[in-house]
Amino acid sequence: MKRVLLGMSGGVDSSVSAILLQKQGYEVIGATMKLWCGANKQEKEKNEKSIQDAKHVCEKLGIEHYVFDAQKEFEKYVIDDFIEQYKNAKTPNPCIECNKKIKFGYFFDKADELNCDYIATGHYARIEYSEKYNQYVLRKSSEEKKDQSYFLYTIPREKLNKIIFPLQDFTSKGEIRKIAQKNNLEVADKKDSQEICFIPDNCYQNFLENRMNKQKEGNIILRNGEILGKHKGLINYTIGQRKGIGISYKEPLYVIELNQEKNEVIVGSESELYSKKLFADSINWQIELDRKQDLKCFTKIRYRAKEAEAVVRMMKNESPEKYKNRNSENEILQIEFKEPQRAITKGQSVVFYDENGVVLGGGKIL
RNA sequence: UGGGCUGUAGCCAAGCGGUAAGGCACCAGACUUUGACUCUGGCAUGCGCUAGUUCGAAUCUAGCCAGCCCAG
Repeated sequence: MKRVLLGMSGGVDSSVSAILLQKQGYEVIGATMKLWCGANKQEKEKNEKSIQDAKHVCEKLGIEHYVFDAQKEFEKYVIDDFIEQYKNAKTPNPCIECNKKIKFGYFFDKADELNCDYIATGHYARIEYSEKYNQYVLRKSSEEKKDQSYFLYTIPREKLNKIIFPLQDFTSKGEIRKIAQKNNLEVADKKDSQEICFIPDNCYQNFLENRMNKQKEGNIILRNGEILGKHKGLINYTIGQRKGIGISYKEPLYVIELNQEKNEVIVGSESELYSKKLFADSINWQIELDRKQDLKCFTKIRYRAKEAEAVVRMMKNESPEKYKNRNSENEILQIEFKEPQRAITKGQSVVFYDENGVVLGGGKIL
């Protein structure tokens, strides 16, 4: 019997995943990762409750349940990176980092230790063998609204055949809740999670201020240099942001650029947000491709964005000046869109898909 | 002191005799395994003050007050 280590958050999706894996005849081992202890008593209790929820589901199903303390790793790879990115006037996506290092990094190591053949999670995405690419591929979920493939592009391609997403054939979250109800799981009606998991009050600014030097005020200016007001520190702003700028103008103002050297926030009208080109590094390819050729594909520049047609080009010998002096291993791509994209933001990820929703790869926007 | 201009919500601002646009901010929701964006709803019985003209005044008139500019 094949052994599967299932990551269980204590939520509906991962709980139902346990049931489905059992039905499919796997030997299932449940595991919950302790990632973040919580900043106060309330949060601590909530985290503790999630672990207990997962444990109860395992008891009910008669499977083993482990708790892995990954707080150190989480701090080092996810939280520190999060802070570092903001220090550089970028806008990170911690879930991407967490998937890369923790859920499909650290967790894989644990699976090896426990002699498991596979790992599984409750993510909304598909993994299947592709004749076209002659390998296992990651593909968009059938439940398009919940699709999370965007967050998973960092999974190394050689690991794809060791991952199971038990929810991959479902086309609606409702069905999954029904299964939970039928099986009398207490977590059947638990709310979907959202927001950054280590910032439950959804105020990342407070979190950063507690862990960084005091933010320096600076000017908020228009493209033409006209000073409109003061900002409260660059960490409070991201490209495309409209709210919280605090300036009155004849039309809505959006953040169009953060200038770290001059400590300036540059604002402008909505039309100034659109751009046709971006550069990306930290690339992970999930499909082996001839990279000398331009790649026509569909791209997403943020979670919940509609994918856009684009051409991806290698930049190895023609990198713009400011991107030189890099490790030669660290390839840089140029992505050119057919239609201008709104609010391309440094630090966010760009993910490439083919016409069938197969993830080809992705990288971080420079 | 004389001449000119301005005074509308916390801020910016439209209106120019027919019963207070819009933007920012704020509040409440929706959406959301990142940050943003987006969407819905709320937000001036009142237009510097006082009197007057009028069926009707933020809009016209007079006086007063405040701020700004120019002149001396």
